[in-house]
Amino acid sequence: MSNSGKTKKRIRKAAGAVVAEQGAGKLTIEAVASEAGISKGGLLYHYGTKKELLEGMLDDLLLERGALFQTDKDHSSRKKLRSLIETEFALSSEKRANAQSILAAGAEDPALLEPARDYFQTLFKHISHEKDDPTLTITVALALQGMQLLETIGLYQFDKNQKSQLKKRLLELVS
Amino acid sequence: MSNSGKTKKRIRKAAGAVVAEQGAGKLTIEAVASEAGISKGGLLYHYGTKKELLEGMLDDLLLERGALFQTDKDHSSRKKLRSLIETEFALSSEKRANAQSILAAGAEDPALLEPARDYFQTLFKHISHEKDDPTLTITVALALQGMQLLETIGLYQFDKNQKSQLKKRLLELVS
DNA sequence: ATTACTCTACCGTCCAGACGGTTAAGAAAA
DNA sequence: TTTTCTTAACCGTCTGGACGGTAGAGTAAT
Repeated sequence: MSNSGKTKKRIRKAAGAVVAEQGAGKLTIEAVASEAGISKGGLLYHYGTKKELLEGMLDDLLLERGALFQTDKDHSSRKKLRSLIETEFALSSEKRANAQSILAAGAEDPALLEPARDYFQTLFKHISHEKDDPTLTITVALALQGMQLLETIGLYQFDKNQKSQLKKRLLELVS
Repeated sequence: MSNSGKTKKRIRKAAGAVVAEQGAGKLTIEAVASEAGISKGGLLYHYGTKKELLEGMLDDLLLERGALFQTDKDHSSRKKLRSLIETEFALSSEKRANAQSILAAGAEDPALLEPARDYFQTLFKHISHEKDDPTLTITVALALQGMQLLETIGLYQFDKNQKSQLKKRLLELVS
C-alpha cells in the first residue's frame, strides 16, 4: 500500500481523461494504461478487473459529494445544497473529470451505478421533506446537476462569466 | 423506401431499448437486431453502418425538440421554454427513450454529438439575450435538462406527483 | 558481508470471445 | 422477373484477462 496508492490515483485520472477525450466506449484497459504511462499488465496488477477500476472511479466521485448528505442531520437541506453549490463550482477541472466515471460505468454495466442512485435517492428525499418550498429547492439541485451533466457529456461548456452568474443566482434562490 | 421506413423505426426503437436495459456500451448491432426481431445482416441492409444508426437515433431526438429554437423568431425565449417544458413533460415513454441516443453516441464517437451541441448552443444563446432575467431562465432550462439526463442515465426516476409539481413550478418561474 | 529468499511493482505475450462489417444466396413483393 | 428485403456463414480486428517472467528493494540466515 505504500506506493500503490499513488499509481492507482494516476490510473484513475488517466481513465477519466480517456473518457473525456475519446468517449466512454473507448475506455479500454490498454488505452488507460497507455495514458497512465504503464503497461496493461501493470495496470491489472493494481486493478484486477475493469470493473474494479470503474468502482474506484465512482468512489472518487461520490466521496467528494456524498459526505454532505449522509451526515449533518442537523442542517437544513437548503444549507446543504448551498454548500453543494459552492463545492461544485469550486471544483478543479481534475476533480470534475471524475464525473466521467458516471458515463463510463453506465456504459459498461449499469449495475455499477447503484451507489450513485443511492446518493440521489438520499438527496431528493432530504429536499422533499423541506418545509419552505421543496420544489424550488429541487429545481436548483436539478439545475446544478444539469449543468454538471451537460458539461460531462460534452454537450455544452459554460464559460467563467456564465458560471459566476449562475452560481450567484442559484445561491439566491435557496437562501 | 416503401416499407423500410417502418423497419428502420423499429430498429431505432430497439436500439433505444437496448441502451436503456443494458447500457450504452452494450449497444451492438447484434443486440439491436435481436431486440428488433431481425438478423444482423437484415439490420445492416437498412443501416449500412453502426454510425448511420446512431445518427438516425439522434435525428429522432433533435427533430422533436429542435424545431422550436430554429424558427419562431418572433417569440420570446421564455415562451419557447414554456413550450419546451410542456413538450418534455408530455412525452411518451417511447419518445423519451430516444434520449438514450445521447449516451450511445457519446460512448461510440463524441463527434456524433455535434448536432446536439449546436442545439444547446442555440438554446443558451437565445436565452442569454433575454432582457428580464436570463439567469433564472437558464436555471429553469438546466433543471429541465437535469431531470431528463438523470432519468436517461438511470440515476433517478421522478414519480408522477413529483413531476406534476415540478412542471408547475418551472412554468411559474418563467411566466 | 555474502548468500538465499521474499515481496512489490511492473512488463510482454498469448488467447478465447465479441464485435462490425462483407458476401452469396434465398424469399417475398412488385 | 426484377427489385426489395432477409438470412446464415464467415472474416479480420480488438478487447479483457490470464500468465510467466523480472528488476529491485528489503529481510534473514550463514
